[in-house]
Amino acid sequence: MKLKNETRKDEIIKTAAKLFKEKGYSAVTMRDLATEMGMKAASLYNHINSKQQILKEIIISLAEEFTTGLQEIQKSNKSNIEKLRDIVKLHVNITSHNTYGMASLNNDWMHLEEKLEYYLQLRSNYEDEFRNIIQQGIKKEEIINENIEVMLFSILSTLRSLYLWIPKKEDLNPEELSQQLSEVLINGINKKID
Amino acid sequence: MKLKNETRKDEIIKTAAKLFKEKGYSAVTMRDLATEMGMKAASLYNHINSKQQILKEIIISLAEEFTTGLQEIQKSNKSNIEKLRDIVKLHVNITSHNTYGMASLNNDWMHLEEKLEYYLQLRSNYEDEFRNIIQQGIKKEEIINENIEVMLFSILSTLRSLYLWIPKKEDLNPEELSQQLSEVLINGINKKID
DNA sequence: CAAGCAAACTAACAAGTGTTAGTTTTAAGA
DNA sequence: TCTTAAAACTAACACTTGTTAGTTTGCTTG
Repeated sequence: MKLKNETRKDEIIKTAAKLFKEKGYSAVTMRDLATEMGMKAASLYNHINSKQQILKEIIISLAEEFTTGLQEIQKSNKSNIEKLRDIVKLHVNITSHNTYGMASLNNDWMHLEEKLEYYLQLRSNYEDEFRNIIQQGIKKEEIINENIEVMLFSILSTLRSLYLWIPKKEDLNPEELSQQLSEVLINGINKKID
Repeated sequence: MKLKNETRKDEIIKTAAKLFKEKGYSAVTMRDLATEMGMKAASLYNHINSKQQILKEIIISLAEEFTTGLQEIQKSNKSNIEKLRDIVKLHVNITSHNTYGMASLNNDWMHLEEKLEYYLQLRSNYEDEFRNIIQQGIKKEEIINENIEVMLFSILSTLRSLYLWIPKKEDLNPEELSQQLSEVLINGINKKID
């Protein structure tokens, strides 16, 4: 019964993500989405259960991708600075192949209903693990002993905003971008006199 | 005719900004806003012309504040690194006294109607001036000769996300925050071995 | 060709939207 | 106390919202 290819549903979700990025979840109507899909609003319901479900699928799958990605990084026994570089790569990679979805993750999570609490849990755990890496880095004297929250906020804000910039800089491939971004985030922009 | 104190209108705009931050412009109804103000929706129209006008006033005044702030910084003959520190201060200060409005500026600008083009112009000019400072900094050998767009993006993303973090870190006053943030953005988090 | 079924359609719904018109309340100044 | 104007109210509007029910279309398989 549920063994079909589901490609039509996927198309709808992808198209929805694109529209959500442009106008936000609340401003996109099922009729907007249907028009973009070349069909009538009621027909969407042959493939999806509700508007809410679309949002949920977009956001939760991405949030879980980040969670498992970070767990993977945590497992390794690289230095903490190396782990940070891997986190940058994780964000660049996930964002590169789903810039639309990342907009919803960042801006429309508050419109999740049943899954809101779960999302907030994932997010909070992610930040805790991230904070841990910085903390360990300070302890091991790889990272400067400054305000952890400021460092966490600064790096994470940049990574969370990637969805806004990656589409505009298509000349930069994910490899290069990760490399250069890590450099800037870790070493700053200041020219040291040496 | 227009010489009154306008405090009621200001209250409405402030309350609207708060709600817009929580749910986004589109998801906030005039009835939500009225309830929060302790009145009926129709009564709001004794003070404002439309929902759209509220958004416009929130966003445009902030955008202009940034524009004039940056122009002021540009006028000085400080080093480019010092100018960057001033930009950080500018963002921290404006965001500190209007975190709600900053959410709209970042997330709801696309719902501006007549003023959309003007907003985009201000924003684009701001980015150009910011880019110029980095460019000059590279030329004068104050800033590393790396990808300008990556540095611009990285710093600006952090500054634009401040509205999300400042309310959660009330223990950090604007002075301290600006100082520490500048340090991290300019010098990175890497512990140099010296 | 016939049957079956996924996926489109039309029509309609109940609820909610921004906003207007017209009326009543409130409070300050004469 | 009376007047006046600001600011609240009630009622209603035309339109849009997400979603459901029931029907038709068109492909795939026997």
